[in-house]
Amino acid sequence: MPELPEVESLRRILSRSAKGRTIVSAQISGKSLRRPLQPDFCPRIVSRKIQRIGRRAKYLTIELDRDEVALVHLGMSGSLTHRSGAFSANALDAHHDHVDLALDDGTHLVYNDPRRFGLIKIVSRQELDGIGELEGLGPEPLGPKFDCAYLASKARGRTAAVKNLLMDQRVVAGIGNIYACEILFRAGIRPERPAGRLKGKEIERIIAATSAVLGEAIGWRGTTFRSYMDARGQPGRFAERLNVYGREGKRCFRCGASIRNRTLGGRASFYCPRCQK
DNA sequence: AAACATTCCTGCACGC
DNA sequence: TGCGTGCAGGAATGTT
Repeated sequence: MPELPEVESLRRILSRSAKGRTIVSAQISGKSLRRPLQPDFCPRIVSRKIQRIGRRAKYLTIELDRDEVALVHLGMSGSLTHRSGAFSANALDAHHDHVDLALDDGTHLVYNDPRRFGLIKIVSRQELDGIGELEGLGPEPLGPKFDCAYLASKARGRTAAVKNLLMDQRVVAGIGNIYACEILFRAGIRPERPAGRLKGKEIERIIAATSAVLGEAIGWRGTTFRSYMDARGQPGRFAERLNVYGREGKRCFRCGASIRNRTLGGRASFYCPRCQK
């Protein structure tokens, strides 16, 4: 599920519902995620107060008191839901629940991840930007540093497909497969075009398309393609507005041509053969 | 039953 | 030759 718009939607929802709460107890499944959970995870998070919820790329940062931060990445299939106590009386009762945080108002913040490619880690605020996960991430795609000059400098000399460049988290952080496809459709550029051979105007179109597509997707609370649900258990509604992703063989909404799918860097890449050059 | 929204690691080719 | 970099491919895993 989770690219930048989904994580940003999650951040906004949790900022309203979980901010200010104190974690009164924690239960874990004992299974390892991308890596094993820290041995001191539970004692370190219990009694902490949630002061603020932030986001960096696809990472959610749950800022706690005592200068601690819970870093959350949803991987491929993770979700973080805020459940009422009545709905989930017993901790870890659902399949693939891995972390259950009971809050002081009786609600639960539950991390669920069937494929376990995700990550939950507690770090001190000082080491947040220096630790491996966030270190080396490129600029935010909706921030001021992601502009034409920057993208052109990163594309220069590269022979790799432009779609792979957009998905390279060191170049720009937060764009995954769904939004890379949608951004390139909006920009009118084929995903397999070598990044280094894009013209200035095309770079400009990619920059403009990036903020348009991501901004719109956040407005619709992200995309539910298969199973993603937001913190309240609701799907993201941008799925209905996808122009190319998952639409192989269907008509392009703009020109009527049949949408194609070719594999690029091991990932499905959907595009309109007529609208994208 | 093949495909999959994620990251991470390996190995190969190339250039200085 | 040796090193760094860019790039492709595969692994991790459970669900649909």
